[in-house]
Amino acid sequence: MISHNSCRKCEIREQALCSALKGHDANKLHQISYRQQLTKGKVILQGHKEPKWLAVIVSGVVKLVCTKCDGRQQIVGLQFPGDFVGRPFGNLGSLRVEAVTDVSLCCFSRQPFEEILRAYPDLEHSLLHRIYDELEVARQWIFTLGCLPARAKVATFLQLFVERVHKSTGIKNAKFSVDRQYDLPLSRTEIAEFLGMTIETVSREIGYLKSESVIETIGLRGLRVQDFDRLKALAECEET
Amino acid sequence: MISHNSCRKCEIREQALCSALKGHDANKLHQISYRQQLTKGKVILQGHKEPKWLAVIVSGVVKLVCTKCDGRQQIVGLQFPGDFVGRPFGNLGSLRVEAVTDVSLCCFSRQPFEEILRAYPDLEHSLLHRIYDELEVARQWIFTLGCLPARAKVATFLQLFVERVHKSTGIKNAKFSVDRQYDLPLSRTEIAEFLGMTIETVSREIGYLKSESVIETIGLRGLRVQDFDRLKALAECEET
DNA sequence: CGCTACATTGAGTTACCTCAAAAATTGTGG
DNA sequence: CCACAATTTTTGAGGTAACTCAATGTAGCG
Repeated sequence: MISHNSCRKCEIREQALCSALKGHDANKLHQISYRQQLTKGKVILQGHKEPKWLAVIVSGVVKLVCTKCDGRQQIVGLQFPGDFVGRPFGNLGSLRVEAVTDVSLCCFSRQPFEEILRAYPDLEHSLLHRIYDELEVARQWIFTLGCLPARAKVATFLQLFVERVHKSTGIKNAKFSVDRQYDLPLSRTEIAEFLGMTIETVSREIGYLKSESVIETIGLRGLRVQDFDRLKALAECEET
Repeated sequence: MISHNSCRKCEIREQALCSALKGHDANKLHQISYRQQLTKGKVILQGHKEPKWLAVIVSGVVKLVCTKCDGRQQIVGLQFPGDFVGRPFGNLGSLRVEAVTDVSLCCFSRQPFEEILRAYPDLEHSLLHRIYDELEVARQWIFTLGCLPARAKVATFLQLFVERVHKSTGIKNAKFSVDRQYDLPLSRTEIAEFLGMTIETVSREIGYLKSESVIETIGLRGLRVQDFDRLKALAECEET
């Protein structure tokens, strides 16, 4: 489903890349943008192919996946509303970008977008900032995967997910509820693929967190954090 | 030790960021640059502090380290000659940058460098490319750490190290020898810190590779790859 | 040549994995 | 609205890869 875009009432205008263009110039991106809705599970971009478009996530969550020949998968990144998807002036390497939930994207046709990037250094400057931030996040995960035991991995995942959601709560229309109750977009399988462990271990560790009243689950996807400080302490390996 | 710089005969001119400035403009960076030699183990940049300068690695190898409160460390990235170190318009977060070997850096004072970046969009554009590449490498490591067993991790490390060295062999003065013999810059401890495993396991896996005649070690740091295809196969988990 | 730092090897333990079964949640058709 | 099927998650028992601790071996340096 494709529809036209109106930046004025855009839910994520403030946090997205596009906000780097001010006043008169703001129109430039608007002219080449269009909205696209994709359902859960749809592949958004496939690495190695030159993509036709790049996009800003308006709503929903997206995962970056590496697939091994034997079928095992590793999620190497998650992206949330306001994040930029795709690599201008290149492709995504061996990555696949996939919708974790239903997503709404604000898409920009590739070539005109690249031209605008070159024409407006402020825009490219802003993109540089974002990519540096993503790099920092990626390195944070390297640390988590390399150093932490299963319990701390799960706690770290939940902690960072919750913090990331709060960052997005300024966003109108955000699906994330308040008062420490959240809608976990990832299945246990996906959490396992992200943390480099098995679904059983993820389940056991979540079970432990529940038994200790650190968190509470509501149905399969509902999550309430009862003791955020404790969660953080577990993420730092400060208790067992 | 600090000395002045002469871009003309720079060993890494072609592969480094500075090559983005052509002709007349090339001088701009030269004017604010100076060489610096640092010995093995020296801390180059400390995260969270606003750095006084940014740099291009001229020779040597550098590691990016996350330190956990309990003293355990994780190496989250390695950088080689031609790579850019530091984050302009920001700081490195919780990272520490440290010399793995003796290193020679071409440093740029922070503020003037940032001004030049803003003044020459081509330069910033080139930096954007590099950071995207680093992000891709970081995600590759997330995959390696999350998905692969110890043997494949070690094989992957050796493979990528060797490939990365070959990428630098165009560089004059490069310390890396030809005919598949290399000088491993990292100690076993550092390899373990990079791969998220113990020094004993690293040692055992390297022992296995030796026993299978995939590699050969010469002294503590010398490495010769006897069967690169086999190494790659092991990195892909295609045999045990 | 001896000292120190680093690397290897060995034995026993453990955290996480694998395989298998039970339970819970969600979706669907009567 | 309820019962049933499909899917996902949880729980259990047993195995194994990688860890820990300890001892031995080897490079490199003064």
